[in-house]
Amino acid sequence: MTKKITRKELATCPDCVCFNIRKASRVVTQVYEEAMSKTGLRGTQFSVLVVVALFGSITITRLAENLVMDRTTLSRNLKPLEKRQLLKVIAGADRRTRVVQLTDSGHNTLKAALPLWKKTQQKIARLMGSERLDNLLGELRAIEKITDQM
Amino acid sequence: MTKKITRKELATCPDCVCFNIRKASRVVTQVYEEAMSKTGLRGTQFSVLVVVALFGSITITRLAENLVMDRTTLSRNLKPLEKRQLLKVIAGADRRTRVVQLTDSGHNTLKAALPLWKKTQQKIARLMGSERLDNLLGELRAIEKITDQM
DNA sequence: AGTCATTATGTGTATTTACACCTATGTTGC
DNA sequence: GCAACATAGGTGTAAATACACATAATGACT
Repeated sequence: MTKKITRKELATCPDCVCFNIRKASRVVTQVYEEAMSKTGLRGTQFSVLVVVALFGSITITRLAENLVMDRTTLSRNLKPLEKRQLLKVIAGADRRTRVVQLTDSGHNTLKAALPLWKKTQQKIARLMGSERLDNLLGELRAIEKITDQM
Repeated sequence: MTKKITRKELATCPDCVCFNIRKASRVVTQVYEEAMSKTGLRGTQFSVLVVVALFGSITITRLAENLVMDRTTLSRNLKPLEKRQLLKVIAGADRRTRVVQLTDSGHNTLKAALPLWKKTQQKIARLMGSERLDNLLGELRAIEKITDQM
């Protein structure tokens, strides 16, 4: 064993950005998923459906870019949504590409999830204060931007 | 298909707290893991080792509480750390409980990871500004607290 | 001592995450 | 036309996440 780690060396670790953002991510995710449980949609799945709805038709790589998600991660996230037939992945113009589209069922499920999502979002805004929440969202985007430079 | 989802209904979705916090969580995690890659520690693993180091000896349930992590999630997160022999899980006083402790190797690995972690944390503080970062951490804790009331 | 609730933990299952690596297709420059 | 590069996507592997459910041990109450 090397020299013992002092308490002082560990003192600042609870302020770890990675730890705290992951921790907050876990609890927030649970709140949203609980709220949307009626639809069976997970938080990530809701986000995917929203972006697909916004684009109408979008390739996997573009969708991943818009979600700031690894392409292979997204590919796998599409699987349960395809299985539930909430969206379909069909051949694109280019023989390399595959495009994602909502099915009617996906459209209906998203439609049902939207008010549940909104209610949750608004409740958080009310409890935290709209300005503070806007500030938080801004800071989250700021830290995303900063990580580009690292 | 139910009535078409309007663009207006989707307009506020990109401000979803769940989406944005998960997104930020992904990019931040990648930065920390890249920085600590030499040690082979993932972000979560680093956090686990830190808390175990702080407690010296701690049961799985207490550890999960301190990490604000589902107990079963933590149980599974311990597996790769046990496999690498960075920590050991041994029988506790109570025959139900099992206590987690760092091994010498875990101690050394954590010792090696600490400066890498600190450098990353400080770089973010420098790029973002210490006050803004402190503010962000405070707001993350605030939103955690709020979700308790939901 | 025996019942019953509480506490501590593990397992099955499914999703989310991402790196390394691979194949197929399209594009560009000669 | 073809070689070299760029683009789009999939697979193997491993970790992180959490719910539902199961088991075992302890504590409390009669």
